Amino acid sequence: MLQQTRVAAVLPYYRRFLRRFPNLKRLAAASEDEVLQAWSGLGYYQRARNMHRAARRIVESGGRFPNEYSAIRALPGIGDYTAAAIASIAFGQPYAVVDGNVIRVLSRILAERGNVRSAPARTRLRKAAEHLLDRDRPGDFNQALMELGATVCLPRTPQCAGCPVAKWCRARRLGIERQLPVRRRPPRIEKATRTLLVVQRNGALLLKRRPVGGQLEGFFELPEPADLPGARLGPKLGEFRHAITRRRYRIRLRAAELDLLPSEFLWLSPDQLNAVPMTTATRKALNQLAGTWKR
DNA sequence: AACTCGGGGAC
DNA sequence: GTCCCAGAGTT
Repeated sequence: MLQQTRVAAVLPYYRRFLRRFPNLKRLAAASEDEVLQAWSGLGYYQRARNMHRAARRIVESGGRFPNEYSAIRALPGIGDYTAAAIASIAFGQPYAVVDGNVIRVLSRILAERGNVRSAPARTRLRKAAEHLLDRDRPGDFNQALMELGATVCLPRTPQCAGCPVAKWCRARRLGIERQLPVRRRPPRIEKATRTLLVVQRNGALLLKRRPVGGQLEGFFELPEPADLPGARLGPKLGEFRHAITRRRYRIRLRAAELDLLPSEFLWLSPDQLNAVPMTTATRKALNQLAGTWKR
């Protein structure tokens, strides 16, 4: 229940749930609907289904809750964190937990500046937790670390004045405790397909020029269909990828013909093309056309 | 490595 | 509104 859910939110559900399903056998005997009903309001309902499945699996195989990390970890809905929590708290085995609290506390104590969403930073934090773990009282140690994060080492306003380990905290010493942990979510990548038009005339190519006041001001580029409403589209001449910050374009090149001469465009000869600023997408296009486009 | 899955409390 | 919560499973 505590997976991604605050203790305070869980408590009433926890009490009700245990009253209704006091042991593994009763939970296993219940229908999934009953379990979901008791869970409804808590969210992440896959947790309930997994717990129910785990109970049934345990009961089918003897009814004894597994007491070894790898067997616990193999149960549905139990990942690294929960397996370590059960193994250490219930069975006194030396497995370090790494939850959101531990990530915050240790990233500050170590002044871990890497993105804690990344695998390398996660590995460093996990190794630190394993190193620090009190092997005689792993359950108490794990819970103490999580409790420190939940009550003192708070996300936005860490209460360093009342922190028992402040003197060992590197982030505190550096004055960056409020900047940690770094949880940078990479910007969402947007994918799109664009078409660039290749309009030729007497060995020259039709280009448009980017307007004043925008990005890439004054740069030249091939027109798009929207620029030339009257154009008749011809055969496809090529295709390539192009990336601009968080966008990933698939750019298709098509030949086109015009009846009316557009005013805001320019005909550029190959020599002239070499002498003007050009967007990278258009340069890639011209490189690709080099084989097919002869003056 | 990124996504999805819920709902709530703190700010 | 934004962040984050005692994460796990899937793609």
